[in-house]
Amino acid sequence: MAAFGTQALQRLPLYLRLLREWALEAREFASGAALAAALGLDPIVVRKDLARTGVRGTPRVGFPVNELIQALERLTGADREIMAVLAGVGRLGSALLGYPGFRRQGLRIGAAFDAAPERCNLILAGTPVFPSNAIVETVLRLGATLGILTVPADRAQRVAEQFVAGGISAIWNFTPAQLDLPEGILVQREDLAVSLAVLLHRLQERSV
Amino acid sequence: MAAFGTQALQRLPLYLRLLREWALEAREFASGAALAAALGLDPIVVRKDLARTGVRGTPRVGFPVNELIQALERLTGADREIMAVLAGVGRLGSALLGYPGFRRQGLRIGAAFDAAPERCNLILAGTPVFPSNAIVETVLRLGATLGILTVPADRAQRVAEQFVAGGISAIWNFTPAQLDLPEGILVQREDLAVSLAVLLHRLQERSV
DNA sequence: TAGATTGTTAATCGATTAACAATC
DNA sequence: TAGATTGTTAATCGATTAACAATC
Repeated sequence: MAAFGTQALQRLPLYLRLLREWALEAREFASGAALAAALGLDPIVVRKDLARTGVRGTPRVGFPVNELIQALERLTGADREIMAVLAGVGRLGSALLGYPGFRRQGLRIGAAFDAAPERCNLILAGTPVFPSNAIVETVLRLGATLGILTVPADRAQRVAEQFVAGGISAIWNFTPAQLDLPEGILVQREDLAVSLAVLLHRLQERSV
Repeated sequence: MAAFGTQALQRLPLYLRLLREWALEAREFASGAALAAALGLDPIVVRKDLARTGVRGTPRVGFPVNELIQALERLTGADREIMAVLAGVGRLGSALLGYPGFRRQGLRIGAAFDAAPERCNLILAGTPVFPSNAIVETVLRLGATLGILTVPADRAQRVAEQFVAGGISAIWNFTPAQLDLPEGILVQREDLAVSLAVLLHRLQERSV
């Protein structure tokens, strides 16, 4: 099993989601060609990706669905549970709390935080919401690994520092803020402005 | 000015956002090194990107901020207004309606739609919300180019088809649904499951 | 047997990285 | 002049694409 680059890695959850559906329909084998057709991808790319999972396929038959699912779950980290916390229970934050797909990927959001007192001490989508001054303590108590950042941009740095003080090792940053954190903290930016720029550029390209 | 690949393109909005801040501080010149340091990027990459904008820099001084901003606005499509509509005013949809950054990128959301009558005929963040059966007509009337899809996954295909019937040419798909649309419709997937998988994989990698 | 599919190797392409010359 | 920064060319790396052999 070889290493996956970022681009190949981004296709794995797509395979996984589709294969799980197929497993529910009791399909035992899936060919690379069938996956490619269903996802609108190039069959050669899919075959290459599947080969790199280490699962062996059978000519004329395809790959065993359950084995593929297991391999993909391992590769995407869905086979182990990650404890996360979320700060900022605004519209975006509560949308994320209510997103059911995360659970299937092994993400457990154990606590949320908000600066506004009226949003605290409730339970949203099964997750208790605490005031911001409880961040460090709660992160420590839960042993959380991942911090999800959906606060206003001007609070992002401060909250991120509290995450780190609580022992978090990765931050999923939904704010446009540029975080300045100690080495070794994994920060993944989730920036809608970036996605939109890519989309607009492509749109412009084709209208030329 | 050369072409930008997807990866380089994703850095342009980061430069643009920072340069706009610097412009407000009346900074006239920005060096690639300074941008790289502020954004945590490799200086070589930044220099290459800036060179490809076509703007000329001056050794020891840097690039003229205003010229860079103009070039980046053109490249990211922020210099022309795109008319968009949004379907699905749930938590995610209303979060997007309230996001102020889109406007600065040239995105104008002229109308929103929802299947629930109690969410219709209101105005959210300046955008009127109409019932779903008004999609085709409204898209036509506005001459909208882009459709933003934040409906539940099982409605995605149907709504996407209505977008297309109204004459939309690109869809920003926030649902996990696989859309089956005519050739020539640009579909950009915005899939949190994909981002999460990348994050979890990286997290796993380093803990090994 | 024939044909579809996997598996592997090579070729192409593009992006990143490195090195260095040019310039203010 | 010295030194920082841009601009350019070459080298490296990785991903995609293509071609074809192996296999059921």
